[in-house]
Parts: sequence; C-alpha cells; structure tokens
Amino acid sequence: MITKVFIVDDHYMVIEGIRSLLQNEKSVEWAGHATNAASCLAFLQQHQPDVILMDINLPDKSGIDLCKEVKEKYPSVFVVGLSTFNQQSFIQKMMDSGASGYVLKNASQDELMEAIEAVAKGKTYLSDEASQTLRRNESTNILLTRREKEVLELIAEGMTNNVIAQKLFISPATVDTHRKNLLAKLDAKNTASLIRMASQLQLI
Amino acid sequence: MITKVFIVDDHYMVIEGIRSLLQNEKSVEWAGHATNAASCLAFLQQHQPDVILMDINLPDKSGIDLCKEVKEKYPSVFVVGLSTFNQQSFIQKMMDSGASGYVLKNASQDELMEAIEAVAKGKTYLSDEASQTLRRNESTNILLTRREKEVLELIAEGMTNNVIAQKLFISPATVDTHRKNLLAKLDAKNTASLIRMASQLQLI
DNA sequence: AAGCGTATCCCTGAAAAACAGGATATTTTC
DNA sequence: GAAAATATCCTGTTTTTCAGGGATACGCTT
Repeated sequence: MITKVFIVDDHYMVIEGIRSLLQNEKSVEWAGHATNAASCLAFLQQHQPDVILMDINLPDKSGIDLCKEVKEKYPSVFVVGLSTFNQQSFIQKMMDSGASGYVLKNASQDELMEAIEAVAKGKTYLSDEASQTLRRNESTNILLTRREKEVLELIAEGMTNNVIAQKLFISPATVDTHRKNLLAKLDAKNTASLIRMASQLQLI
Repeated sequence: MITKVFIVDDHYMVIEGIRSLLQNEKSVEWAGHATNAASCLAFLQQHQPDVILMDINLPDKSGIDLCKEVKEKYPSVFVVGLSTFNQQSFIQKMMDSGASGYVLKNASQDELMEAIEAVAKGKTYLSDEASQTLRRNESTNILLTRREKEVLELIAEGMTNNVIAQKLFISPATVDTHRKNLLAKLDAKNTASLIRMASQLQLI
C-alpha cells in the first residue's frame, strides 16, 4: 500500500528536506506541498492525501486551526504535527485538534517514516521528545488551579489586587492569597520573578 | 570559483533541504554538515569551508556563541545566520558576533544562493525580512540604556531595589529612577506588566 | 456519612515599591 | 565646546506587596 503524503510548511528548506528524505521510500508517494493554510485547503478540494505533515506556524493561520478545519471537512485524512519547538502547549493543542501524531523537525528519516506509517494505519505517533514533554506537563500542569491561572493572567496584565478583586467579584485579600500561592507554587520571591517564571513556563 | 559550504543545524530536515537545494548548483561544493556546535568545531580543525550556514538554536551552544568562537579562530570563514524566527534581537546579536549574513528558513533557492555568493565575496547579505526587522528595531531598540537593561535583568530575577543597589554599587534611589524610566519606556503600569512586556520583547 | 485534602475565601499590619517632582554629574554626539 | 543623552542622587506621600494568620466550601475516598 502506498501512502500519499502532503506537506504544509512555510519553509522551503523543510519542504525540500522532507521531499529528499522521502523520495527513496517506495511506500510513500509525494502528493505535493503548500506554504500556507489557504493553498493547503485549496489542494484538498481536488485531491485527498492519506497523511498531511503540518507545521504549527503558518503565515495565514495557525497549524492548530488548520488541523481542526481539515479534520472537520476530511476526517479520513490523518494529520501529523511538525514543529521546531518541543513545547507542551502546542503539542497538546495539536493533538486536541485532531492530529494523529507529532514529530519534531530534527527527526531522522527513520522516525519520520515510522510516524507516517503509524498514522496511515490510524494509529497515533508521538516522537519520544514530544511524548516526554506531554508527560512532563501533565504533572507540572496540575500546578495551578483555575482561579490561580485567572489571577495570574490579570496580574500579568498589570492589574492591582483591588482591580482584580473587582473584576472577579472577590475580596482583594483573596486575590492576595491566590497571589501568595502562586508565588509559592512557582517558587518566586515577588511579582517580578513570578511573572518571569510564568512567562518562561508559558503560562501567560 | 567554487564555494565550499558547511552547515550546522540540529534539524535533519533542514540539512536535507539545503543539501537538496544546493546539489544542482555548480558553483557550490557541499563540505558537510554538523548537528551541534561541538562537531562543527571539530570539523573546522580538519577542513575549512568558505561559508558556514549556521542555525541560531543548537543543542549544546547558541549559534551566537558558536559564531563568535568560529570567527575568532577562523576569521576567513564567513558565517550566515539561519533561523525560523524573524526576531530582531537574534539577528542583531548574530551580526554583532561577526556573521556576514542572515537568511530565514523560508528562503527560496535563489535567495539562499544569493546569500552564499555575496558572503563568499566578503559582502554582507541580509534577507529582506531580516533587514526590515533590523531597521524596525533600530528605532525601538534605542529604548533601553545599558544601565536600564542591567536593572531590568535584576528586577526580573526578583531582587528588590535595595539589593540591586548594593549589587550595582549605586543608591536605591537611583535604581528607583531606572525602574521609573523602564516603566515609562515599556509603557508598563507596574512591575508585573513591565516584566511581561520585557519578556514579550525578549529583553530578558 | 465522615474524613481528608484542596480550593476558595477573608483579615491585619509591616515592608516595599510606585509616583511626583525635583537636582547634578558624566558621557556621547554633533 | 555645546547640546543631548545618560547616570547619578534626593524627599516625601500614596499605593501595593507580602508574611502570617484563619475560615468555609467542595470533591473525592473510604
């Protein structure tokens, strides 16, 4: 069985790289490529590949949104997320949007083929790094409660406890407690280091 | 004249892509590739290419540091920065570290060749996007003075004005003034939004 | 249903930072 | 050498943060 593979990525070098990696594979047929979401959707109206390798960052639309749209319109097409970053939030969102797999751009030929073959059969495939980050974040993500996240966002936007309190219909003292807990959970000494940590952990 | 090109990038797909883009070019010879800074330096001890295409993000060392080191030891080797991001601070730092050019990974074959040919002759080459960002940031980069950046860093690390004052051997009042100016320059209301803005602007 | 843990809520008082509104050296830049 | 930018230092008032308490509500397990 030959798997038709289509690729969406705004980097020519990556498209060329993947084409070159796949050209010797007999089980794979190169269906084409697109450098943005619009031309990907246009292509899909005419042809339907088996697997789409999809970058997270596209010029006109995020890969996450594109993935959702593709899976809605063409549920039989399997999507593999593709990105440079090993960032949990992206991986999570991509999988939530219906992707069947996720590989990083430093993947080897073998890994790429493994991913394509797996998802073509309807399985899911996560690269080792990706599944690690996903697991790592399952544990670190329990960190903040819903309320704490809300408060954190508003603090980051420069609001004072009083303003936040008004916004959330709670007492300023309560906001302060959440703040205190945030400081403890993120191991921060004060607001400055709190926001910095939150920023580094991609919480805001 | 044939230009020997070496590439350092931790993404196989990109290496393959560039190899594929360059393989038909008669004026270019493929000198080899490395996926990290260490093996790049090891290679340079044996052979010296004319041009190195260098990713900004490497696993063991930043491309910026590697670029500095390469230019110190082998001043005749020209470096072209390579990255996905169109981010001013990186471009700026790369050029400051002795790079002769900068192209984005969505560059076309023509653009890549143009860059290689230009830097091989000792000229500098910046992709349109890169030079735009550089110009854009020349205006926004005047923002912070050296001292202000120092103070900003220390604030982000969670230090209080008094501690910062001790560290920099200045009065707490002076730290406060810098802080005030930072708030004004970054258009922030308070410490929280200051750190968040700084984080978004990649200043910390 | 009782018990446990966690989330959410509230208070007070001391410490720290923000803010307003100054002034004076010391570099850069033209 | 003059102007502009940078870095330095005050004072005092207002606002926010932070440490150390405690209380209720909710969900989950036994």
